[in-house]
Amino acid sequence: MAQVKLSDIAKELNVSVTLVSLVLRGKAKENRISDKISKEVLKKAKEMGYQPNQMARGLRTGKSHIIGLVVADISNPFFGKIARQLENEAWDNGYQLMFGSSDENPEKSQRLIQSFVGRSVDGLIIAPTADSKEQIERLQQQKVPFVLIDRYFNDLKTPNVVVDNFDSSYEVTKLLIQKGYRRIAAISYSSGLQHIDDRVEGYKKALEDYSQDIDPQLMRAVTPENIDTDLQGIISELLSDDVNADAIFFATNIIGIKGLKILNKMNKKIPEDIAIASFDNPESYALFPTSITCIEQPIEEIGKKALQELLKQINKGKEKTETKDYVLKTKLLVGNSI
Amino acid sequence: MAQVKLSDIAKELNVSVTLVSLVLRGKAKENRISDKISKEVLKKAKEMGYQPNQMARGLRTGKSHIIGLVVADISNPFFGKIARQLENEAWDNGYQLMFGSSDENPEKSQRLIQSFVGRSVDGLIIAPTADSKEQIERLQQQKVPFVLIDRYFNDLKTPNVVVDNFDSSYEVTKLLIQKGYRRIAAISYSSGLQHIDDRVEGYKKALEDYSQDIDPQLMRAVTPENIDTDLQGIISELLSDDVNADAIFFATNIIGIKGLKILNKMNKKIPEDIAIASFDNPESYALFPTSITCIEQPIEEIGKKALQELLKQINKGKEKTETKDYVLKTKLLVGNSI
DNA sequence: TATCTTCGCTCTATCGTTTTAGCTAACATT
DNA sequence: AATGTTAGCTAAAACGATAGAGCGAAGATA
Repeated sequence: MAQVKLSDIAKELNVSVTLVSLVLRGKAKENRISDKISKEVLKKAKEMGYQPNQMARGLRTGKSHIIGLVVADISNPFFGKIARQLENEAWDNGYQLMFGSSDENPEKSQRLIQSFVGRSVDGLIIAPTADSKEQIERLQQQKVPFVLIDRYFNDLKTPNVVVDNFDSSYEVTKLLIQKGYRRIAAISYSSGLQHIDDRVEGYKKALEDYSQDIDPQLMRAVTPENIDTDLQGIISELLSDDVNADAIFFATNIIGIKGLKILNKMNKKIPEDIAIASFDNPESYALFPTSITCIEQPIEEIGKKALQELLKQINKGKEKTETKDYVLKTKLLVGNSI
Repeated sequence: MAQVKLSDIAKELNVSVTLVSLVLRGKAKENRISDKISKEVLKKAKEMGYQPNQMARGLRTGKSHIIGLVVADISNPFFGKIARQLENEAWDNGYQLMFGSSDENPEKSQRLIQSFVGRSVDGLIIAPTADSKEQIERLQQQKVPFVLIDRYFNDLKTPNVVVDNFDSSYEVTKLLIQKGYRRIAAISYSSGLQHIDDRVEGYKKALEDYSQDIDPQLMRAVTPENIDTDLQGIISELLSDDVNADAIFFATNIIGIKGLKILNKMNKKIPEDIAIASFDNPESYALFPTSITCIEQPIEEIGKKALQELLKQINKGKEKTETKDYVLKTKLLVGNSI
């Protein structure tokens, strides 16, 4: 059973396709279509189960009412939650989402973005990978509306919705110092991601400000690809008598979850054997016996703001859009892990 | 900068649009386009950064190369992981995904499905909610290719990719009995979802087969909407002297995670105070100090199979497709929680 | 009665592709 | 020299919607 189209309805009622189109789009009044015919059309359309063909409509109007979402990995709960928030907000505004996972790989990201552009998405929400600056610049040239989330490029003027990574890390590190920890380690990604670097910088700044030594042995990084193998070794080293860390700051949820898993397996007591703090507050942490001190991101707000900002851009059309930068505040949740 | 189109390339090279189209789709040889012109077209297209307009192409060919995914909630890690698997498999076959979350709400599910159909998706992967049987039947009438995952309707002949819910629950319950537990509770959803019912049935059958009483006080259910409030009360009751459960079987990952969270808060020792088993093996469980006995679903396989089956349907076109039913095996992971 | 408005609708072009059919020039065949 | 083939391309019609211009009849105005 083929989809019913405007012309099918028109034929049934012996009216023009245009009339049907106008009525169904609610433009009957302003085009002085009689109420009688209007009602008939509406009725018939419902009866026949008419669903507008969005490809045809999109081709004609140039709007797809689709938003493309590029994240590192949709199965990462952080991005999953953001996706969900975006979805809700988009749906309420008549949009739907397509998504793609970049795996922090710039080539993949590029393919995804260009594919979305080819599909004439009306806009993009992107959590950009490292080394994807050119892609974003190209997008700007192409005048495709987009908003960056979670990450950003500090030498690129783009609309971003991010959190105050530096300050948050600074605060949690400061707290650790105040609690008396003196060998505070940090484990981050060595991936060239600005927002991760910011987190590390915040950590370092706090150490400096409170006259702590910055020991390279304590500042460690894993690569996203080898995290599973890397992390085990790093944590062992940090806990060795040689390095002797008394606290670890995990710079992301993934690192945190995997890190805690490892500590669990090593039967380490927290905070007795080692204190823990983490960026992000994934649901998993609630299952850990000790409540984890963490920096909770306002995920709902990120999604909401990002979509609102994107819609603003989309609706402004060709007018110049001053690009707003949203730096949202995180929440420091102090648990028993420190 | 408007997107470059076929006619732009054609104009530049003084050839017809048809020729450009043929060349770019690799149909040059069979249409005996000269190598010389072919190369020129390819070069020019690259130079101008041509990206086919998928809406136009889709309108003409009737194929969108989009697959619609309807799940209960994309931010549920179970569905997030499935989504990811589907994405990979889809991408390798030239497809991309749109998604929508139904929140177990049939109206929302209906809106989503019809919206996807209106977008001319080439197929749908659906984790159907309760009371959505009519929607699925309608889909069948509309001859839209689709595959159901995770859930199914036992009186509807559809292509499904599910796990052996009954057997898995039976096995884990049997194991609990064999370990000596005599007051085994089960907490499930009261949502009319067949697969959840199957899990409960498996649990009951094991109790029967091993001559255990089936105590209604031990068979509890929460509603998806009120899970947070419901669960706390139910667990308290189960642990009361009155009911005196010695083991709890959580029927889903959501219930399990929230349940463990509550037990953590109540400072219950597992398995000393209460033994625990669960359907699903979310990553969170790894952070729980006691390894959880659980039924692990082959998520990768579900995604892969579902997409392959869908592609089969899509490619068969109008031919009759015998609908295969895939019932995948789960893995019983025995932990220290029992 | 002739002209002007308004009403209620229709005609036609268009969006960027793909697809079918066909056209022209060059060459081969008899 | 007339005819048939083939190579190499092009023209035109879709796909299903939207948008702008237009058109005939009825009522209003002079």
